Amino acid sequence: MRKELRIERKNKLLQAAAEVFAEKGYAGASISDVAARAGMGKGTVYGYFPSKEDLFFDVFFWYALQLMTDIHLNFFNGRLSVREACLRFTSELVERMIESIKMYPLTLEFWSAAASGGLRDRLKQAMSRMYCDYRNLIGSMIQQGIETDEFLPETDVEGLSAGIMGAIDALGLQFWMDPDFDIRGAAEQTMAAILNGISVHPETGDKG
Amino acid sequence: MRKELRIERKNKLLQAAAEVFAEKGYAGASISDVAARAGMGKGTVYGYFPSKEDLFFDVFFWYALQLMTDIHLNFFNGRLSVREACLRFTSELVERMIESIKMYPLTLEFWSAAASGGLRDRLKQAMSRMYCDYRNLIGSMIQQGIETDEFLPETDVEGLSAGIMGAIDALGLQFWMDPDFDIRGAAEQTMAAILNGISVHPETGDKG
Amino acid sequence: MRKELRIERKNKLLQAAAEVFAEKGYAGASISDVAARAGMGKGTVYGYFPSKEDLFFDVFFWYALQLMTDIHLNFFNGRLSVREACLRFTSELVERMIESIKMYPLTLEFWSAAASGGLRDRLKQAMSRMYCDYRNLIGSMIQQGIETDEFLPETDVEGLSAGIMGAIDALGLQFWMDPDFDIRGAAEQTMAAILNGISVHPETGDKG
Amino acid sequence: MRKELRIERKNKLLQAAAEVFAEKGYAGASISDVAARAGMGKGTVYGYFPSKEDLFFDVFFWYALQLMTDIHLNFFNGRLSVREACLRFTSELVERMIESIKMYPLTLEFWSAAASGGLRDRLKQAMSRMYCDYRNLIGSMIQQGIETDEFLPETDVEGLSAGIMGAIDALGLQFWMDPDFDIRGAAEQTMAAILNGISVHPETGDKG
DNA sequence: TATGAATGAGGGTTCATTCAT
DNA sequence: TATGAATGAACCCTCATTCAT
Repeated sequence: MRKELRIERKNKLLQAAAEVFAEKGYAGASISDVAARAGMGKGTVYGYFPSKEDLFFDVFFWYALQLMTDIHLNFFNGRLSVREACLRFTSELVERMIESIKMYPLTLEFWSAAASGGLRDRLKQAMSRMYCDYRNLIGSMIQQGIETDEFLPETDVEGLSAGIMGAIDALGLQFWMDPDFDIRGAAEQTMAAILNGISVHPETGDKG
Repeated sequence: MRKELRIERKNKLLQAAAEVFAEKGYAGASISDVAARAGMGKGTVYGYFPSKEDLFFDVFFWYALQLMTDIHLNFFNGRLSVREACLRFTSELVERMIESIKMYPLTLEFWSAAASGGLRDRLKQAMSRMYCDYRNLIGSMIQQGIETDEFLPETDVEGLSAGIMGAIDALGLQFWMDPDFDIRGAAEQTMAAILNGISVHPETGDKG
Repeated sequence: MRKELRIERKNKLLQAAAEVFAEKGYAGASISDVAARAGMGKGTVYGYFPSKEDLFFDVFFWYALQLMTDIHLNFFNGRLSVREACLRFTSELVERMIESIKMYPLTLEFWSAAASGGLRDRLKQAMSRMYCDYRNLIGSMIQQGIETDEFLPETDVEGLSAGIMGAIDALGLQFWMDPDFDIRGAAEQTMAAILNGISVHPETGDKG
Repeated sequence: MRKELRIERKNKLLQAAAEVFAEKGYAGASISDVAARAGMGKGTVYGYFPSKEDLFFDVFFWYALQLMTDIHLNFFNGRLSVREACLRFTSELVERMIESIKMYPLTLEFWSAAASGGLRDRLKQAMSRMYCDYRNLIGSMIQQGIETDEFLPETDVEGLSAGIMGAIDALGLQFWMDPDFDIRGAAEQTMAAILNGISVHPETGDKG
């Protein structure tokens, strides 16, 4: 069927574009680069995406969806205490970051593109929503912890979700800048502190 | 020519460049734009900076120095408990972010430029160092807390510093994306949770 | 794309470039000028030549090859005494110069470019070789004259070839500077003197 | 006296300009380069020459005058046979070329500038006159040879002068291109052939 | 539909020239 | 008068986009 081939080629282009944008940045990447990486002709790209900007925008959604799907697929299939679930979740995010640290620059490009240029508004809004989704993911877990009396009732779900999400995100940045940075340890310790801070019965610090 | 005048003009250019780069991004900003913003001729810029890249790089240091100086000037002049000092410090950072949120895109540009392009290595290294400095700032406070028995002795100073620094940073990002985001609350709550988590005598959650 | 069309357009560009460089000089000619002269867009030029320097370099070879080909085609097809062959040859060169005197400035540009700038070494070497080829052309004729006992056996083939080649070349320069300059006469007389000077049986001066 | 200082500085500028133009070519040389080489400020140049073009034009005359003066000073002070005088003269020219081969590119720049650009007409005319002067120098010697019955009466003075002058000139070019080129031998042999060719009593070829 | 040659707008950079000191 | 900072015109080159094949 025609449709399938078209979708396949579109995905190939998105993958190629994601890689090239990650390596060279949005401005530094040319449509030629992307087409070549995808093994197609330059003009063909325009049969799938109306402009470089649109391609980049679509890469954002394609990439964000991949991440989210991975997380859902890999994570929500166990029965754990809320505390453990939180740790599992953040640790999952961190592992994903480590795996795909080569693609981290792509995220930086998204942010940069959300700050200026023709995609600014569209991208800013989309990223804002994406961040919300992640915050809500964490938020719902914290909320659950409150409801099960694991966490203190006065806990500020929204604020803390944002803080946790932000910490994980920014640890990725630091890991990207310095591969020697102990991202696993930092994430674990930060989460442990936070969870202790909001737990009704904090764990003892000694990990043995 | 008077040395002062040269310095004055150089600063004017740095200021103008910072603004233009923040508004249009590195790629979208032209030297003409910067020169016009500074009220000078295009060629004049090249009397102060050898290239657009160098200008951008210098803007980074100039901007980073400003931030650091501000923080040092505004912060280190009181006698507080370590816990309060930490809160004061992060709150200070947050206020600074709110004040200069218009310039937040500049930071995104720095990151993006550290990811690819001719400045990559130089910038990546410089940003890594800058992050280290900030982490050490927080780290030294936590260390002090441990030594004064305010914080648990088993606290992982390095990891937590990174987590705190990252959280604050990323909260800025969320605030920039969404001006309605309660960055002050999120920062405060996150810090409160963390500090509680590592405190020998956690505060009660009720703030009244 | 058809190979022929590409070659055709490349030749059109070389022709246009040769003309523009001849008229405005290398530094004074812009790629825009060349493109316009060839009836193409500015960017198209870069599809055929990677840079202005390379274009100029290729023009040199293209032009030199044209000259050499013309000479071979037009000259080597008769049975003449060596003396007459020499005269025919130089006269041929002179006629060619007169015909294409409008392009003489191009040669001056080649020399100038061989003296400084990014093409210096490449061009200097290439021109040196080209001069050698021409000298050898004349040299082989003189050598033949020696072998047929038309010319004195002690004749210095190398030195004389260079002298003859140089004289013809420089007469072109004088003709270019002053269109009233009798280049045919000067070439003929100079050659006559030289050939007489090395002939075993010099001709009488009166040509009637 | 003021006037002398001014003249001194002007000469220093001319010397510096000649060197820089020889090294970098007209287009490649900047006024800054010249000023720096002369140990002056950039603006000062404009106190002596109204424009870069004028400076270059003046360099031409200054340089041409130097050459001509040298030749007059060094040459016209002996009593020789016309034949010997001719050989002395050309050998003198050749020695001068060898001495100052480093400056040969300057001549190429003059030619190139005479071919196009704002100086074209002025320079072309000036160079044409200069060539005439040299031709007349040789021409007067040949004429003298005719009058003293050393040379054949039917000799074409004008044409031959041009040929000789051109040959010497072009041998310089070949020597510049290839330092291994035996310019002395080539000049000597070429002149010997020519002089034999027009002599009433040609010398025997064997030089012993 | 796939291709890549053609296009020209756009921008970083150089440098001759001016002018305030 | 000497200086060099300031200026902006000019140009090489890139690359997103179009379109004929």
